[in-house]
Order: sequence, then C-alpha cells, then structure tokens
Amino acid sequence: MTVLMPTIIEVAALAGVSTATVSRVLSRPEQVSEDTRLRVLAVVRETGYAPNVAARSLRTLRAAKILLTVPDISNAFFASVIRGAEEAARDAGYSVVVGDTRHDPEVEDQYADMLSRREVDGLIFLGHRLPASLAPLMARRGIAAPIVNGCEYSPDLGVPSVHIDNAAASADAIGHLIGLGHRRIGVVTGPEISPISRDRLAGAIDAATRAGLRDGLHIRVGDYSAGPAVVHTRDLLAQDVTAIFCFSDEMAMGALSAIGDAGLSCPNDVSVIGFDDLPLARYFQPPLTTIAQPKAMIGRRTVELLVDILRGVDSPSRQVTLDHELIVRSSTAAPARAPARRRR
Amino acid sequence: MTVLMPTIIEVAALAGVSTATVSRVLSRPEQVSEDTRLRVLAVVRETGYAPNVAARSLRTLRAAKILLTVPDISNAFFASVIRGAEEAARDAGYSVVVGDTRHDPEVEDQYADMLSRREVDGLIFLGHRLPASLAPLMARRGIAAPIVNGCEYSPDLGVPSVHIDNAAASADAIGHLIGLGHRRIGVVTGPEISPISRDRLAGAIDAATRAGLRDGLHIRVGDYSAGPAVVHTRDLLAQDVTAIFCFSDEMAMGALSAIGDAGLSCPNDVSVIGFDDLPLARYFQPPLTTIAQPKAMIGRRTVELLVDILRGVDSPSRQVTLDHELIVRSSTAAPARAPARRRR
DNA sequence: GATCCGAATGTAAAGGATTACATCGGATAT
DNA sequence: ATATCCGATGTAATCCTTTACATTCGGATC
Repeated sequence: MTVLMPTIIEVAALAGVSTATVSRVLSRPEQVSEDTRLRVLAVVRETGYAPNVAARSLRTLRAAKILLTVPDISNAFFASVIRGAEEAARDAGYSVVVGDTRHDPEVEDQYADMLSRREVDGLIFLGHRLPASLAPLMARRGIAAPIVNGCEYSPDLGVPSVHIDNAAASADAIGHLIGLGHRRIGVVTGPEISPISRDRLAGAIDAATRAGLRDGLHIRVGDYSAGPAVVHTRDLLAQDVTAIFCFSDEMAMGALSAIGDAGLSCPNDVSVIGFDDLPLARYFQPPLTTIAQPKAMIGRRTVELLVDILRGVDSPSRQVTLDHELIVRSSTAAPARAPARRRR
Repeated sequence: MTVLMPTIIEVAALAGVSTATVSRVLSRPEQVSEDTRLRVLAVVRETGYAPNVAARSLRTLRAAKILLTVPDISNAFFASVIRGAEEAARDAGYSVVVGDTRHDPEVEDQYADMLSRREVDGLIFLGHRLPASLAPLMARRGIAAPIVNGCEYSPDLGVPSVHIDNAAASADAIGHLIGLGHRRIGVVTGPEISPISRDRLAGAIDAATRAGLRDGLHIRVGDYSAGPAVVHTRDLLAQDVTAIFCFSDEMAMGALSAIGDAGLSCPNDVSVIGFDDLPLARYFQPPLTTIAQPKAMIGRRTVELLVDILRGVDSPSRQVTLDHELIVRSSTAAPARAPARRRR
C-alpha cells in the first residue's frame, strides 16, 4: 500500500500497457488477452490501485449511488427497509445514501436536489410526498424517472412503488377481531394525509361493514407513534371497546401501556392488534398480534425496481404488491362475556 | 429548469464572464464585485445551475461525504445516533452514507474501502472493530486519519471517539438497585468483545464491591438483543435475584417478557433496569428505569470531531465524554420482604 | 503474393469544476 | 506625469478515467 493511491497512469506504466488497457481489464476483461490481463491484474494487486470514483463518475455520468429518504429514521420499521435496500444495492453495485427527512418538506427538497445535481443516480422515498423540486423531472421522464416509492403507494403520484395490499391486510386484522367475537373495536390510524393509512382505514371499514358492524368501529387519528396512541387508547377505553387495532406496532405499544395504566389487562379485558411486526413485537407484554410486512423485501424490491429503471430495462410491473401476513400472538382473544369496565 | 443541467461554461457565457468568476461567485463571493456577483447569481437562479459534484470532487479531492457504519441498523439505538450525525453533517456541508455492517467484518472491510478509494472523506464507525484494511492508513496518519469512533471507546484503537462514561453509568445503575435494598442482582451484559460492555461490567462490579456485595452479582453474557436476554432472565430468576440490570433496553424488554412469562411481576417481584433510554422505554410495562445516553449528541459530536480532522483543526480533545443520566421510572422498586419465588 | 479481417492495443478527446498565475485598469503616492 | 499597487477578472492547466476511433499485426482467403 503506497502512501497515495496510484492512478491508472502509473498502473499502466508499471504493466507496460496503455491506460485504456488497464481500464478495459477492470471493466471489460473479455476484450483483453489473457497475458495482458494477468499482468495488469498483478500490478493492480501490488499497488492496491482502485479507480477514482469521482473521475469515473465525471466521465460516465453515473454516481453508483442511490438516495433513500425516510420520514423518520428512528422508527424501527424503516430500519429494516433500509437494511434490505442496502443489501440489494450492494448486490447491484450501488451504495445507498440514507436521508432522514424528519417529515420536513424542506429537508425532502434538499435531498431531492442531490438527484438533480446528479450526485446520486436515483431516489427511493418512503414517505408519501414527492419532493416539489422533482416535479419537472417527473413531468419530463414520467415513469422512466429514476424515482421509486416504498410503502406509500399512491396512484396519482405516477411513481413506481413497492408495497403490500394495505386494505386487505387491514381487513384481515378486523376480520380476526370480529371472528373472535369483538363488536366494539377501536381503530388508531396514521395521519390522514398518509395514503397507506387511508387504505388501511378503507379496508377496516369495508371489513366491518361487510360484517354489519360499521357502527362498532371507533376511529381515532394517530400518527404512527406511541405517545398520541396512549391518549387515544384512554379515550377508546372510555367508549367500552373490547379491541383496538393500531396501524403500527409502536402505537400498539402505546395502547398496551395505556391499558395497563387503566388497570385493565390485555387480552382479558381488551385485545390489541398492531401493524408491522417489528422485531420486538414478540416481546411485548403480551406478545403482540400484528400484521407482518416484508420490510426488508420492500427495501430490496424498491432498489431492484430502481436499478431496472436506471439500466433501461422494461420492467413488466411498476407496481409491486408483496404479501402480508397476520401473525397471531397473545394480545388478541375472545372478549369477556360482560363488556370490560375500567377498574378504579 | 432546462432539460439537462447546464454547465459552468454555459452559465459563464450567459453572464458574460469567465468560468473562474462563476466558480468564485459560488465558493468565494467576497472576491467578486457586487455587480458581477448579482449578475451571475441571477443566471444561476434562472438556469437552475448546480455544480457537478463529480467534477468538483475530482478537482478538489474532496467528496463531501462521510461514511457512517453501524453494526446493526435495525437497532433503534443507532437510529438516533444516525439522526444526530446526519444533522451535524448537513450543517457542515457533508452528507452521510450509512453502512450497515451486520457485525460482519467482511462487510466492514468493504465499506472501509470506500475511504481508501476516496469515495468518502472520512469514516465514523459505531462498532468496536477497526476494519483491517484501514490499518495502513492509521499507521501512517495516526490521530490525523479521518476516522472516528462512536460509543465504543477503546484506547488501544488510537482512534478519536465520542462516548459516555460507561463504567460510571453502570455503577449508577447498580448503586440505584443497591440503594433500593437489592442484594442479589442479575447482570446481562453485551458480548465479551465489546469494550463498552467490558467497561459497564467493570463499573457494575466495582460498585457492587464497594458496597460489599460482589457476590450478589450474577453475570450472564448477552448480545444487546432481546432473544438471548429472555433465556438469561429465566436463568437468573432461578437464582432468586430480585433485580436485573440489562446493558440495553432491548434486553430489558426481553427480561420483562421473561418475567411475565414466569408469572412474576415487575417491579413487585423483580426490578429491571436497562440502558440506552430508547424512545419506547417509557411505554414498556412497566415504564423502564434506564440509563439515558445522549444518542443524537453522540452522532453529532462524532461528525464534528471528524470534520475538525478533515479541516486540519487542532481539536483540543480527541476523546469526548458526554453525560449520561439515570432515568428512574417504574420498573425498579424495593425488593419484597421475602425473596421472590417463581409461581407455577 | 496481395487483400482483407478481426483481435488486441494504443491515442487522445472529453467530462466539468477549481485555482495558480497572468493581465488589466484605475487609484494612490511621489 | 510616472511608478506602484491592488482589486477584479481572465487564461489555461489540472484532477483521473472512459471510450470512440485509429493502428498494428498475424492469419485466412482468393
């Protein structure tokens, strides 16, 4: 290992070939005779040479980087998506730049500028907002723009996306509760602006309506985080619901906390069902019944979709729907005969 | 917004100046007369021009990027550190590339190569291993190498780092339990190889020894994750401990789960204390007593340290110790008079 | 033996920004 | 009026790689 990384020129000189040949050995080895190839490779190994990415990127107009923005990086759900995306990206020769937008449109725009500036080749965003500064690009390139959405499928965005069937998943959750005998069910949603939350709500209402229990649904608007869910749960308990469906496991955690605080017990007095199947969900008290999303796979497929676009591959599907799964643990049970009443 | 991003040459032509002047307007505005500056800025705004980062990076040998590797991105603890790092990086004009090494030395090496290749300007690693491929760089540049560690302070690494006083924090936790009257205390540590875990263990043993309770400490080696902590907790309950100190909140969650499974209750039968103060810790059942680490601040300070190094600033301190705090919630209480016995 | 072909390799332009150095013009000093 | 200086700007080299096009050479074809 030399003090400074050698350039392709030095490698070429040492191997007694031109820089073009060195470059070819590294990127299109089949074009080079075996003799030459081995000689060059030996020099590369000796010197520890690695191509300068800036020069390469300048010449090729490719950055070999993908920007992945998440609305809240401290949300465990996104962590798994990121992991899946990183793995897929590495497989495809890209690295991932993770951007935490903190739900801030201004920050979203800042990150989106990296795409305009060609600092990254493509963008995957897990929120529901397409950054404003990308509108011209979308208008120009449409579906061929190197932009992919994860989770928050929204047809009017016109962006390829990877997601589960949120309405169906939600219907499964409600169906599970109704099947257990619940008739008064609380629902804690995500923000109203979130398409994902709207889909889930539609699915829940639909399932309840089909069972003739539309009026048994008590809906509260949450924001996927635990704090507000605690408040909503208190409120729902006052409505004598026997079960609560939270649109995220974090909110389910808040619900369990509120149920305990109220002197009630889950699932004896109130059942709780979550959404996401976080790694910790099985360690909740009681272990949480929830809808599992294939988090890592969502990350992986968004990257694959994006890489297809970057390579100009005509992918058959620009909307990928992955399977969800209802994971039944111990936080759901048949309701007690008499409606639960809060003690103390 | 034109179809293709214009180059500095076009901007220069439109503004009737040389490319040098455009460049100066953007990076050293004080060197340019106000007239010219305003004229150039107007053209920049009109055309939506932004410098090509590859060209800039090629010329300046700076990538304006920092690589941040974490051993496990799905661990909520790291999420907060990442967020702090990203914010600080953006403040300093850098963006952060997050790498998830999954505790895999090979992946660590792959990421470290990005530094050798000058793909990033510096590296922050949150694990305890300095990637092997960086040894030559460290040997050459020593403390001036653009490498910083977060959390896992290890003097022999010779790398600047940002961390809390883990031994003292751990002693605080044990002191809290002893103060409540606990005499048989379980400790679930991190992996033996983790310096952070060793420091915490040393602090715990030290505190117990000072109180004459060295023999009351029952130590089990965990790995910061919930699963193994469940098993260790079962084991510790069989030893009739009245309190358990876990070196991470995730493990505390596992402990709580195991305590519930054993038909015991926290804190009545067994107290539990964690480490990290994850955002969700307050929603555990019961709300978790834990040691708070300034997670975001750790991220922020690592970046600041690294940026100082990159700028050649002679920072006074290469080891930053941040404050921790014992957060007392409801998972710790005085032990019951009679030693807890497992029911059923 | 001349011609052609193709595989292997070389030459040199291009990619876009930064910056050391050169130049210019006007103000200041003498 | 001349010499000097300084601020503002321009010129052109440089960063390193990729790749279109040119060249070379041995072998096949006629």
